[in-house]
Amino acid sequence: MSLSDLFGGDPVVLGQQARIEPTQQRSTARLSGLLDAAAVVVDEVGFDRITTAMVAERAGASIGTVYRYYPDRVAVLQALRERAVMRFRQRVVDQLKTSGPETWWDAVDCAITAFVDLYRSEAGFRIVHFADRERTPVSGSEDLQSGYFARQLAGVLAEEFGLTGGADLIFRLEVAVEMADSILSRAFQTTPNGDERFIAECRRVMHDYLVGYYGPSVVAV
Amino acid sequence: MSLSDLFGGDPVVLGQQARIEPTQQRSTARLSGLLDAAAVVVDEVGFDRITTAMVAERAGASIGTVYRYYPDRVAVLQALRERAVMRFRQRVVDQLKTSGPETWWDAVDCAITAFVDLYRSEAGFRIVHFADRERTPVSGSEDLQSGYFARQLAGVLAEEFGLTGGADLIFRLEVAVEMADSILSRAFQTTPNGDERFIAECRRVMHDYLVGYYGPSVVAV
DNA sequence: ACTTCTATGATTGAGTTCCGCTCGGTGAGC
DNA sequence: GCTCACCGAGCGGAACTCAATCATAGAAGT
Repeated sequence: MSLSDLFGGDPVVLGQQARIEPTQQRSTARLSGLLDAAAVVVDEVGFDRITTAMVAERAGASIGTVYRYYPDRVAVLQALRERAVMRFRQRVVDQLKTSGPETWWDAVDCAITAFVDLYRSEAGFRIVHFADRERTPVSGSEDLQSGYFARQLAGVLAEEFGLTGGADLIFRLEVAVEMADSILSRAFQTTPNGDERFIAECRRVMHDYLVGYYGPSVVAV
Repeated sequence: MSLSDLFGGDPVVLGQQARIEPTQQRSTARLSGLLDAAAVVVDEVGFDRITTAMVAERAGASIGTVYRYYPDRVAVLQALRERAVMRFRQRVVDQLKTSGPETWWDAVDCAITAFVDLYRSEAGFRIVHFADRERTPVSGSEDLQSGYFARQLAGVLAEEFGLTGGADLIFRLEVAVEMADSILSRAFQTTPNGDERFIAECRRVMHDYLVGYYGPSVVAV
C-alpha cells in the first residue's frame, strides 16, 4: 500500500462539485482560474460576503461561466475547499516521500508542517477549517471530513510504522485532527503568518496526546 | 473577586449587536423572541439558508421589526451567538456555585458539562462553534472570543485554587478552550445528543493537558 | 387616584435595491 | 458545421428601507 494510494490516487482532481466535466483544454484552466479567484475573494471579503459576481469578475469571466461549472454559490466554496484539502494531502505525501520519516511522529509532524505552510502560502486556505461546520454534508464528499483523513493517516501509520489499534487508532487520530485543526486555525486568526506559540503548542499537544497511546520509540518498518 | 464578577456581571445582556437599545417593556421580549426564532430556524435550515423573512415570521413579527434591531442578517446570527455564549457562562457560574468544586479539575469539568448540556437543550447552540471562524471580528465583541473566556477562567482558577502562571495560564487555557470546543462540536456533528465517546475523550484530553502543567492535587483555598 | 393627552418608541409591509441564477444567442475549438 | 465554451441581459427572490400607523409611558390636568 503506497502513500499516494492512501491519500487518494488522483492528486489534484478538480471539478468534482462541478456541473459538467470539462472536455476542452481551456476549460480546465477556467475552472482552476475560477477557484483561484474565489480563494482571493474569500481572503478579501470573507465567506458570507462573497458573491458569484465578484468571483466572475476577478477571474475575468462572466457570471454565466461560473454557473456553467458550479450549480450554486456554495458549490464554488465546496470546490475550493475540496481543492485545498487535495493540495494539503498531496503536500503531505510529497514531504513524506522526500523527508523519509523514521518514526510515526516524524510523519505526524510532517502533516502539521504541511498544513502551516499551506495556510501561509495558499490563498483562501482558511476555508479548510470553515466548511465542515455547515450541515448538509453533500453525498459523495465524505472523504473531505476529518474522519476520512484520519482513516487514511491511520493506514499510513499502521503500514509504515506498525502502529496497531484499528478502529481505536482511527478514532484517536480523528480527535487529533480536530484538535490540530482548531489550534492551528487559532494561530492564524489574528496573525497572518501564524502565531508561532500556538503552532509550537499544537505540536506539543499532538505529540503528548499520541505518545500517551503509542509510545515514542516506534520507528519505520 | 466573585464568580459572577469574573464571568461578566450582567448575566444575560441582549442587544449588544442591536441598532438601538430597547426602552419599552415589550421590545426586550421582541428581541429575545427574535433570537428564539432565529435559533429554531438555524436548527431547521442551517446557517446559509436562514432568511430574515423566516426569522420574522417565526417570531410573529414583520420584516421591518427585524431590521429595527439588527443592521443586517449576519448581525442576527452574531447576536444569537452572543446570547448563547452568555448563557453558557451563566450556566458555568451557576453550576460552580451549587456544586462547590474542590479542585481546579472539578471546575473545568463543570464547564465541559455545562457546554454539553446546552448543546443538548438549547436550540441553535451549534452557532457558538460556528461564528468565530468568520473574519470581521466586530469591535466591542472581543469578549466573545475564546481568549476572553480563557482570561476569565484563568482568574477563577487562580483565585479559587491558587493556580499560578499569569499569561502562561491564560495561553494554555485558550488552547484548552479551542480543543474542547472542536472536540465537543465534533461529538454533536452526527449524533444529536452528542457522541459519548468524543465527550469522554474531550474530558480526558483536557485533564491530561492541564494536569501536565498544574498537577492533580490542587484543591480549593 | 384617575383620566386624558402627547411625545416618542415600536411596528408594519409595500417598495427598492441587490444578488443568485437562467437561458437564448454568439464565438471558439475540433 | 457541429459541439463545447462563453457571454450578459433579464428574472425571481431575498435583503433591506422608510413613511405611515399603532402602542406605551409618563406628564398634565381634574
